[in-house]
Formats: sequence, C-alpha cells, structure tokens
Amino acid sequence: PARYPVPVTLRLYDTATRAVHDFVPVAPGKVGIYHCGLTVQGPPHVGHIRKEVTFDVARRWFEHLGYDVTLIANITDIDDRILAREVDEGRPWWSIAYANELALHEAYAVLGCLPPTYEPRATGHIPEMLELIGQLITKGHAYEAADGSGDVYFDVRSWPSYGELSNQRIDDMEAATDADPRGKRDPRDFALWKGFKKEEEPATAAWSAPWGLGRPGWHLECSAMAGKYLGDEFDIHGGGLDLRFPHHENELAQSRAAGRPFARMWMHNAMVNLAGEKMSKSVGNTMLVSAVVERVRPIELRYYLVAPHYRSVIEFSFESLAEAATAFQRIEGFVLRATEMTGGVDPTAAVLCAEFAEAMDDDLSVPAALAALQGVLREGNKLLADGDSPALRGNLGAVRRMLGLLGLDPLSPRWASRDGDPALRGSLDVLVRHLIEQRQDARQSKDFAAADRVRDQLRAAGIEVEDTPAGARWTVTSATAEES
RNA sequence: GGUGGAGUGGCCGAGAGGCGAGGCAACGGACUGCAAAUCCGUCUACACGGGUUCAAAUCCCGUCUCCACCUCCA
Repeated sequence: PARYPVPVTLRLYDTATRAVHDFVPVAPGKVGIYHCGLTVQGPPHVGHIRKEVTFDVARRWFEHLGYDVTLIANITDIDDRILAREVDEGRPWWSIAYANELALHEAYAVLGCLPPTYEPRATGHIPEMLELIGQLITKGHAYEAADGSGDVYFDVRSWPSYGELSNQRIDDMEAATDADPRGKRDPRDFALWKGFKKEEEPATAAWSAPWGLGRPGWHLECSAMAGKYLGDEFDIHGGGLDLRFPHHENELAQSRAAGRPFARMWMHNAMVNLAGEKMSKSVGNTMLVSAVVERVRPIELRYYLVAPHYRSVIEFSFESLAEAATAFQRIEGFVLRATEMTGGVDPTAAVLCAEFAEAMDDDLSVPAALAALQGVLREGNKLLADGDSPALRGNLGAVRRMLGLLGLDPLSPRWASRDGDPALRGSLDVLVRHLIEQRQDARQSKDFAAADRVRDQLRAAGIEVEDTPAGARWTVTSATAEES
C-alpha cells in the first residue's frame, strides 16, 4: 500500500532536458511508467532484456519508496518486418508475433523481471489509434497522402517544437527519404496510418478506417496505448536509447499536437554492444537470452546487466560475463553460508542500508549501491566465523534486502530451481553426509590420504566440500552443466 | 553535415576541482592436516597536447580514437 505523501528523494536523469531532476509525480504517491516493449519479430536478445531489467529495477525502487506503480510495456505485434517474415517462415504473421511474445515472457521470467502491470498489444488498440489520427487531422497536423495510397502522415512542419526531445532541428536532419516521397509534404513526415497494399500484404493485416483499409504506423501505437492506460499526462516514458529518435520524438510530437501533455520525463537505457557495435538484428550480431543462459545461470546474467549504471554502454563478452558471475558468487556464497548458520532471516524486516538508498535515489546508481552492499557483506563474512549472532542476522537481512531490491536475492523463490528438486536434494544430502562422516573419521585418525580421497570423489561428482568452524558443508558446483 | 555519449590501474567498473568507490585477477600474510571459503595487506590509474587554479581524472581550449541517433532497431 502506498504511503502518502511520498517524500521526494529520488532524482532521475531526463533525456529530454539532459539533466538530473527531482522526481515529482503527476499524482501524489503514484507513478505511471510506459516503456516500449518489443516488436515481436524475433526472440529477445541480451540488449532487449537489458531494457526489461533496467525498468524492473526502477519499478522495484519506486515500490520501495512507497509509490503505487503502474508499469505498461507494449507489444508491437504488427509491423513491416513481422509481415515480411510470414513469407520466410511460411506461417501467418500473427502466429510469428505470438510465438515471439511468448519467448519474451519466458525471458522476463527467467531473468526474474516482475511482469508489467499490463502489456497491451498494438493490434488490440486500433480504435484508440483512429481516434488519435482523427484529432490530428482535425487540428491540421496530419493529412492523407496525395498519392492516393491511403497513407496518413504527420505534418512535421506544422509542429514547431518537432525535434525537442532529440535536440535536433528539422533542417539539420539528413533527409534520407527524399528519394521516396510517397505523397509526403516533407520527407521527414512519418506515417500514422499505412494504406493496405492488397497485392503484397495479407488481408488479416488490414483494418478499416475513415481513410480506407490499412494498419497503424509504429509511432502512433505507443502514443495511443500510453494515453489509454496512463492518461494524457504521465510520469515516465522509457526505452532503449536508440528509440529516442525517431520513435520517441514522433510519439511526443503527435501526442502533444493532439493536445495531450504526454510524458513528463524520458528515461533511456544505454545499449549492449557486441564486437564494438550495437547488438541488433540488422547488424546480425545478436546474442539471444536463451543462448546466454546456457553458459551462465540466469541470476548471473541479471547481475551482469544490473551492475553497471543503466546509462553506460555494456560491451558484451563471455569473459566479462564470467567475471560478473564470479563476483556474484561471492555475494551468493555469503547469503548461503549465513543462512545455513542462522537458519534464515526475513529480509523484508531488515533495515535498509542508508548508503544503498542514497545511491539508488541518485539516478538509480547501482554501482554505488553495490559498493555499499559489499561493505555490509564484508562485515557479515567476519561475523560468520563466530557462529550465529544477532549481528550476523542483521547483516544477512540487510544484504538480502538490498539484493531483493535489485531482483538478485539468491533465496528468492524466483530462483528456486537452483538446487533442483528439494526431495532429491534431501536424498543426496543423506548420502553426501555419510561420505563426509567417513572423511571426518579419517581426518580424526590423521589418515589424510583417505580423507582427501573422499573429497576428490565428491569433487569428481560435482560436489565441493569445505570445512567451516561449524563443520563441513557441501555445495553442488556443476549443477548448470548437468542440467543442460 | 547535424545531435548526443565515451576513452580510468592486468581486467570489469564508479566518481566528476582537494580526502585514491567497489569487484575480479595476481602476489604476500592469517586461518586450515592440505584445500576451499573468509579476513588483513600489496599492486596508486584516469586518451594526448596546452591552459586556468594554491590544488585538475574532474573546469577551459585544441587533437586523436570509439559508440549511439539522424533508415527498422531495447
């Protein structure tokens, strides 16, 4: 439940003004966030999922601050590329879109992202889009194409502040579309509605409109859906930085031209690069989420994506990914050992570390927040040597609280598959304990060769034994390899 | 041509005028039968050339390199 009023502590970078501002919500205690989901022309890659993870962390922090969060992420399930794939794949475009939508949901779940409040599909919002186009035509900001194609364009020259988001002037832009005027008044005018081309496109991809059969333009979809679920004015519009222009610029122009104030601020995450270039389908250098999670555990991939600041470019490599996994294992190791020692704590009851909160309030500075976590963790590791104690419980709770806010608590039910079936694990524990006792006896009688033999046998089976002040503990180290 | 962003120690990755984030790796020490884990310590960096200042990785000028956007892109 939201606390009212929520004190303003959060500062966020706004792409439109290129500065950090205090976050002041449209409605007290509430925050509405819209971020552009996926054009479901293929399964999600690491770059796509970085965006999901970024907004998932933002959402968790807003909720922590007491805001009632409405998070909307759309699914663009109709566009040129999806239609083009119908021919390639030999099945209907809508089937391809849906399959990729399911793959996106799978990736959300695998990476521990909370589902959005709602995930509207473009094809389900044609009436809202037609209404918006109608308003724009009435106000003189949109027109039907002169070539009889049935297209409707936004008239950029009619909107003086066009370019405000990306800080560009129309006359400075490269007019790449000059070669193909398509009945436009200005080459930079963009399509709100695309007339149906019956000889090239399936009939299932056409809707009727006052301007004839057709389908919506990409930019329009987001304006219509954001307006429907968040209102004419809402708090944050997000997405990948590559969408700033033209997509977000166009959304902003058409929404404001229709008389809607639209997003108060814009939040963009930086790209994931691969081999020095933005990961993207057109470049052909994508790394699918499904492929990466065969190499590292999903929680480790999440750590890799969350740990740098969201506005810093990530240069993807398996080397740096492996390093992140090692770094995370140190954190996880403490949580696991301290939980064994204390019998577990309730992280929601823990006090949140002030440095962590300050870092997160400062434009979601996860790197500084993790540094704060490391300090608490180091203290916890010292306490661990002395056995169970209220202080250790405090540190464990604090660490898990911080991790939970980043979606990285290894004991969250979300990651429960880590140790496999609990019943199987119980059976395994009986057997491993038996071997550990044998080793213990051998050590007692100083037969270290025999003791080491037991340890080596277990290691060969993928089980690592460590001696602690409280006795030996074991962990499965090759779990991921065996599962896949 | 236009609009933004970045170049930090072996690596990853923060910071943004003075007090050296953090992690990984390496090395030394403690602990251990030996390990593992952990703790303590070591390794003193900011692309280059000028300038401002008592003081510059941080500000200014110039140069080089890289990335993103101006075409579908998270």
